[in-house]
Amino acid sequence: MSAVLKPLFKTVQRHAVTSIDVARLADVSQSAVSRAYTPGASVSLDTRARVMAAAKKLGYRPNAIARSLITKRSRMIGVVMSYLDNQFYPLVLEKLSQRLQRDGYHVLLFISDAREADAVLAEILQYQVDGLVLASTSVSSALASHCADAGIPVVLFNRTVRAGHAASAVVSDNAVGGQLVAQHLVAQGCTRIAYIAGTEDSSTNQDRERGFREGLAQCGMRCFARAVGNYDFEQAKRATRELFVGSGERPDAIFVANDHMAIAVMDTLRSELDLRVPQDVCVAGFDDVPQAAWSAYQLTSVVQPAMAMIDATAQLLLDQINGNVSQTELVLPVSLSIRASSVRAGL
Amino acid sequence: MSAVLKPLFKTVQRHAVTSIDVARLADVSQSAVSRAYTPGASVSLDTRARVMAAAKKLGYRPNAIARSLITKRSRMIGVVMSYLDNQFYPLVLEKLSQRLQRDGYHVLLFISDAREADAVLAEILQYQVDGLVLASTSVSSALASHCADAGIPVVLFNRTVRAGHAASAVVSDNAVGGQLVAQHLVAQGCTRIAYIAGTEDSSTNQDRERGFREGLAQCGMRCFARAVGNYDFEQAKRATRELFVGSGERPDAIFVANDHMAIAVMDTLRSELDLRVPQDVCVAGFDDVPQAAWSAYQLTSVVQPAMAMIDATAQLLLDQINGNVSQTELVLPVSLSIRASSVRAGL
DNA sequence: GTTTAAACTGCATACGAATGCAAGTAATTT
DNA sequence: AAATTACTTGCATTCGTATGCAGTTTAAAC
Repeated sequence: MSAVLKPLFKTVQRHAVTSIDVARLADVSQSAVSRAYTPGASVSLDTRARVMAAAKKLGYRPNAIARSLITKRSRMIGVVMSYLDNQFYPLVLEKLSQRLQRDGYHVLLFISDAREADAVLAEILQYQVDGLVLASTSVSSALASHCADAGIPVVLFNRTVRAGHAASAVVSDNAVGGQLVAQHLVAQGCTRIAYIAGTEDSSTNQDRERGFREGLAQCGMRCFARAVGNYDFEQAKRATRELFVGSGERPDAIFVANDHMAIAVMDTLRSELDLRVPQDVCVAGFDDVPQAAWSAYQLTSVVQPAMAMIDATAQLLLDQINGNVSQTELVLPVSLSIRASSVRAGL
Repeated sequence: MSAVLKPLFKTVQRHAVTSIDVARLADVSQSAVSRAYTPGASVSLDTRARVMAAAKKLGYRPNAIARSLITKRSRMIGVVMSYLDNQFYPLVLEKLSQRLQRDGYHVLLFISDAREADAVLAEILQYQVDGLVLASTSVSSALASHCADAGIPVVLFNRTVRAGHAASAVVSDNAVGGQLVAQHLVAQGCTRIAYIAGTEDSSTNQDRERGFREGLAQCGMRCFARAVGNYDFEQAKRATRELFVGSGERPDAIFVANDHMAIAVMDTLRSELDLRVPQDVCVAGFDDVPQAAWSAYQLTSVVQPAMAMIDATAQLLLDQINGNVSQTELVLPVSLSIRASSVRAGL
């Protein structure tokens, strides 16, 4: 009923229970307490039991900060991402975090756009993270290799590094993905195939576009038109309008550099331009995010092997941390998930 | 051309540059270096400049771990979430992270489902986080207040705590949200209004449903049918089928406990049950995630004031960390964003 | 020019846990 | 029973930075 008044203004920092307190209660040395918590250390079963009992009674938890200081391992992995509105990344973050937790590591998260990337990186380094995953397209290659040079393991996720810089990377086969789309759209009988690009200087965009153009070339075709969406929802809409403006010939298919934009494209085609997908325009995307499978879209998309990429990233990072391996660039295979957005009834 | 062979196997932990190295080079004491990096500390401009120059030359970065050990402030905030497939949460995470970064705090992320929540919390505490944001519905109330008792500031995000436990919380006015939906659907002329619930024991679900039922009652109506979706996409589909099974009277409107499920509901209505939205069935959701505005859905939804909630959460947390404030429960106002999914042509 | 205050600076210690080393105990061998 | 080995244990030190205290320099006041 009546709200209970809270005890008192609690300025008192809880006097943290330390290993010394536990040692005192268990009547052993501080070293013994430390060893009781160190797997494989030299402690008798009896001592360990006494320590654990005392620890439990006092509510003792080893201080990870103090431990890090002496072991020089924080068991934290810095993860840098740009924005989380493209659903691909939240899912990566979720799985990566879980994967690392399994190995006793935790994620220190940094959200940063291009402008502040360098400043953010400086902060990260202060935290003595054991490794770094860069999933943000905005971090400069130079920066990445700078970290690598500093001796901290870095894995680029879903992007590669410019030649001359050194860092490990895990990507899917973006070029083949683009190629698959090209072949598929051609097979559907599309003849005026356009491309909507992501961020121009990202490796994903470059590789996807290159593969796409190669695929078209193999079929004796060329890219019919091109616009830039910068991996952004609103810009993708604008790009779509651009492609369909004027009275000349219009595209009959669009390959969009990722699903996040592809959905914006479909929305625009249907509700603004009054075009049907796939009857009037075929659409294909990249990433195979969950939304691609939603029945309102049924978006054909290149499947990135997300789980495999995440596993590889974690493994590569842990290997580097444990000094087992040097830099590697891993390219994982993709496949095409064909859905209604690109399938012409006629076939 | 030919791949350059990497220097050598780099086992050598980079000999970290410490404040002592800088002190030596700048010909000052270690204390001076420390003070040079402490705003408001007692150092002359000259000394600070010399220190900074030396630091730059050596590539020195203060070690946040060591600092934390002595200051007893890690400047890390633990953030616990369940899954990131409901787009509401990634966005919260993104904004919250940015907001905290502004104040010099960083996010240590924990993804945990109900089963492992307690174990995860134990790990968090080892990291000496300065505060905790619990946005996961799966963390037990007892646990939350346990942390609060331990003296570490906790703010529950988008959920409240059972009576008897104590913790700060920031929520939107879920009950009013439910009520607004009820009133709106009734105003549209719907007479058989169903509810698809989220996780039964979550406060959000309970409040939304309560408000919804009250709203209906005020209009002299009752909830026509009910099914449970547990805030899950697939389960929401199943729940939808349940509501429309059999030959009896069917709902002509559904209030779904969040947008993530509401989209599954719309997909199921349209492509499986061959029903039109809103002509045959009106649908409304909660959260107003970006997807609600996608033209394929045009989903009417209760707008949670996400930015305000995040700001409040951060502010509350920082205040508590600085000992400025005690526990509070904040309820922020909601509004209804009415879109095509619930608007009957006739009106 | 002397006194008083203000601004700097370095010394020494503390934070909490991990670990090399030597001393101690128990188990095993000869 | 003496000698060798295998475990345990505590002592003392270390990680890198922050900070109270006392001493020193500089500036301001009289």
